[in-house]
Amino acid sequence: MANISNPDLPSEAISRLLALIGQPARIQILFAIGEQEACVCHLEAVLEMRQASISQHLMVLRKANLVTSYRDGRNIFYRLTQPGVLTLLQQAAQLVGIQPEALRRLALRPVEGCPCPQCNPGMDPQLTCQKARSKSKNIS
Amino acid sequence: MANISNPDLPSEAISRLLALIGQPARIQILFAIGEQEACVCHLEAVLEMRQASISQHLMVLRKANLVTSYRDGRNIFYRLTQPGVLTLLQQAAQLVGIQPEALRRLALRPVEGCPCPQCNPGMDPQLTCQKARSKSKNIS
DNA sequence: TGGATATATTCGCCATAACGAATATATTAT
DNA sequence: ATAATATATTCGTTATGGCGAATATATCCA
Repeated sequence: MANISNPDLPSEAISRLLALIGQPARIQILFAIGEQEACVCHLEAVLEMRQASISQHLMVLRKANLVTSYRDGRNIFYRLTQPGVLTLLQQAAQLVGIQPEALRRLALRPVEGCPCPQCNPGMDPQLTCQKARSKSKNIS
Repeated sequence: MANISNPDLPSEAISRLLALIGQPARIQILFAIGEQEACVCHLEAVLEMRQASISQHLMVLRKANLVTSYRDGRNIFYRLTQPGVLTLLQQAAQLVGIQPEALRRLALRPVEGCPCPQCNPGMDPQLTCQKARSKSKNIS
């Protein structure tokens, strides 16, 4: 997976970029982190895909320098490296006749059922991004 | 190859468009016909690919409604259905750091060695789009 | 330190699509 | 009508990439 800014033929460089993001899961990811960075746990809630699949897509995007990540505790947050990618996607969406509102839904927060910190402002950070945490301790 | 404007998930519709044009030959074709329509013979000169391959790509683009064609004599001319596709490609080019001049070269005419009518204004239309026409008749 | 959890990575399978070769179709010239 | 030519289509092979399963790594908590 060559880096996007390889100095070869223009058509090949453009091709790599488009082929890279020309996939439903990646497009959803890019929209989801486009306006605001997101942790993987948020992407799981949005994409409704298995975590491993999402990480695979993130790896591809990362190696292509389209996204960068940083760790915060157990969570890893992703954001766009070049915001222009979002513009590109928006224009593609317009070309295929997608309504702007439908696009906004892809970036909207909070996402219901998402346990990530950004979708749950004010929640104890210790409790975010936890799937089906056992509450047995509080039961007795 | 589903039509681009299928009413399914936004990310899938966008994906189809991007995957469709995310290929060097198609990108070259779209740039070549972006500003001005072109016949297949011109595309052969520009892409330096075999005719059958070019026609295959054209067929894909046609079925996706990205280009339309009309016949003029023996030649068939192609043009963009939605000019916005060109804008999309230009923006993608900018994202990968391609200089505008390099882009312009992809649409520039005349192309040297191209026998198409547009690359040879004033030439007898009967003689355009003819590869290695036998001149044996004139030899004796 | 050990266990739980969030995320990453590797591997093998499978489908899709690009490509080359061959051939078909439509138009013009003789 | 026949030949020549511009373009289209079909077919079979092959390669690329996405996906599921399994596993690894890193961090936090007790």
